[in-house]
Amino acid sequence: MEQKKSFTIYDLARKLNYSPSTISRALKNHHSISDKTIAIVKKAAEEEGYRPNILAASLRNNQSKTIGVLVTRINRPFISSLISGIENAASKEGYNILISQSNDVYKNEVTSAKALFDSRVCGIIASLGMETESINHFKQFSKMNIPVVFVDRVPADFKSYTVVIDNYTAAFNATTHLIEQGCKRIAHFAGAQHLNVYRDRKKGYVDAMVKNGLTVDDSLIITMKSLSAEEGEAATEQLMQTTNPPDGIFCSNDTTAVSAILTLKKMGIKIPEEVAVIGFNDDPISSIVEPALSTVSHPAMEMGELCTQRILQHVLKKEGTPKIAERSVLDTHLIIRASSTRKNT
Amino acid sequence: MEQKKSFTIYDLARKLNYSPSTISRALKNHHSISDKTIAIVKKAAEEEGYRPNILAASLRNNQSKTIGVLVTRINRPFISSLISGIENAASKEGYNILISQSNDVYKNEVTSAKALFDSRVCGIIASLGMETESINHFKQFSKMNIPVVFVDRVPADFKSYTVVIDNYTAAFNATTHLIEQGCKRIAHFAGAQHLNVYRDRKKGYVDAMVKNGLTVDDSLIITMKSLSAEEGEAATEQLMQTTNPPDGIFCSNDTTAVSAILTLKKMGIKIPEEVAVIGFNDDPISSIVEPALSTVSHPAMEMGELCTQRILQHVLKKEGTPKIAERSVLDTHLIIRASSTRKNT
DNA sequence: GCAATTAACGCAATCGATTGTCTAATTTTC
DNA sequence: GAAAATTAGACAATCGATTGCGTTAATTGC
Repeated sequence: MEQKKSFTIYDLARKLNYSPSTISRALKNHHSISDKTIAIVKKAAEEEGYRPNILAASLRNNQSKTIGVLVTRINRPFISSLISGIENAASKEGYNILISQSNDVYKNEVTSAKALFDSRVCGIIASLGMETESINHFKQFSKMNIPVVFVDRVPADFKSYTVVIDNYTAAFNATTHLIEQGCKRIAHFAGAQHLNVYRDRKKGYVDAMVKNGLTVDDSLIITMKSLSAEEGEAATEQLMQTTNPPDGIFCSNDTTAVSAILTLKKMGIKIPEEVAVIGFNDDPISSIVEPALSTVSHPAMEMGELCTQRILQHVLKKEGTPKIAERSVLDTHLIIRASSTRKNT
Repeated sequence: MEQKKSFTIYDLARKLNYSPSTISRALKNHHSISDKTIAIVKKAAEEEGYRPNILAASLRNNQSKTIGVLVTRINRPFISSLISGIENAASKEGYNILISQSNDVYKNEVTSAKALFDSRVCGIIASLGMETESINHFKQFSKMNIPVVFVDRVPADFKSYTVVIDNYTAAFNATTHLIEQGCKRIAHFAGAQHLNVYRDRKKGYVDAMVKNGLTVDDSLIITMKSLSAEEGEAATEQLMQTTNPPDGIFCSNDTTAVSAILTLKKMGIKIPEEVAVIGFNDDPISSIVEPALSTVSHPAMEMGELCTQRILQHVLKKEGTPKIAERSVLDTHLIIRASSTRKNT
């Protein structure tokens, strides 16, 4: 079924006996068009239900008011809140967002990046996938001076805007908190180490241990591929069946942390008395699980809004230095709940 | 900062001494272009990093390969999974998705609909906001023969595709389940009654009660504005403080159901022995709360995929009857967990 | 061997909005 | 009152890809 042809400024021009250029200018209150004409044109436009064709305008202006968003999975708490923030800030300024998800598959990420590029987005906001190690697929944007904002999972060496949290400090604080609660043998559920977020969290954990004079036992550091509930369960079981099990676990996300709690309970192990647990993200489930999970809050919405601001800043900047390497680090804070609060401290 | 001008088929034409039309045709393997030329063109396109300008193509073809998605809030489990499904099915066919959220504000919904229309989406998938009663803002799409798919929260009287679940039956079954578990006085947390989903859920509840010879006590039906956790808590407290409190609650969503569970526990009321609870949606929190929440599963991803299929079906249909009123009803099923499983039955 | 096909490609219009430049009419200036 | 300045709007090119139609050259048919 083909779409019907739409009512254009040419139709309006013919109807009102003006030239298309006058119509175009009248609709945007150009100073060289008289108030009377502007009124006539707008009235007719309204009556005829005229709607501008963004495609035509974008083509002509060589820039769309569309921001591309490339994420791993839309239906994850952090990501969906991030997108929500992006959208709120964008729509407020009359920008649209085009979304693509990679499902954590590298090939999809490359394809999506191409698709977004072809759609001539005015900027792109991306969070890298688990498999992503090369980021050549983002160079096409930079080459065209299209701003790239990496958020959360960011590459190490790419000239772009970045919006992140201080994973190192957050992890350091989370681990320190466990130590303060009396934990001596703390395990860590780590994520893929080529990703900054998981690398930094591990580093924060290790440094907090060292700084507090605790031994970093490599057998207590379980590196997981996708930090899924299944992996969390398996790791917990494995750890607790050793002769010298941990008395605390710092998990790189809430999914594995909740999974650890459920598994520990199933094994009859008391939380936080025998094993204290802390997660990362503050997903909705973290406050529902029992005992409630201590975790690190992510200002997901604000991060999204900031990403959009970075894009708009760049796009709207008429002149000035093309400063394209701004790094924004947002605050996190520890949310201490029952899973790490020992009664005896 | 302006974007650099891109490499076009004209540049390619100049470089290879062909006409732009030949380049265009070669790139899509048109039969009237020799294999040799096609090879030359494609090789050069690859080397020069040529990327098609979707805007130009869409303008010329008077149809974009972009699907508009209009929802209330992106960061809600059901919605984000729905979008994920939409995106997966769309990207598989080379379509993009443009997303807009209304935050449940009617005015935003109208504005977003306009924006999506102006972007010349080839179809639109929408789930209505809490405030939405008039749906005139969708008529512009129908007028242009742009397919509209309403999903989940759908209007009663609009000629469009709809993708829904059978809320009535699901609610009927959920309520019947509570009755089978021995509940006699079942309360219902209802949502805004101008929305089909909540109206049907209430109707299913009422009919199940009646069919089983139980009294429908209006004081046990609490209608909420947004079915938030706060409303759930308040309603639960209110209900349980009456002289004749309910022994079961069927909630229109999981948020209020989990809230009810937490509140009941705080009040020292045993679940499910004293009050059995069942929710709706199967959000992640429902399986984490204790006791685990019985609920109704929503095939969110599949619904999204189906929405996309409806759009594509319509768009790709060259001829044939413009059958624009297909209704798809997807299966739900009861997930029975501890919150409604009485030991003594 | 010559007309009729077919193959391979170019020309130019088109999609709808934008904008630099130009023209005509009106007003201002002194 | 004539030149200068301003106002109001028209013309036409442009963005990049697509496509109906036309053209040339090569091939086929009999």
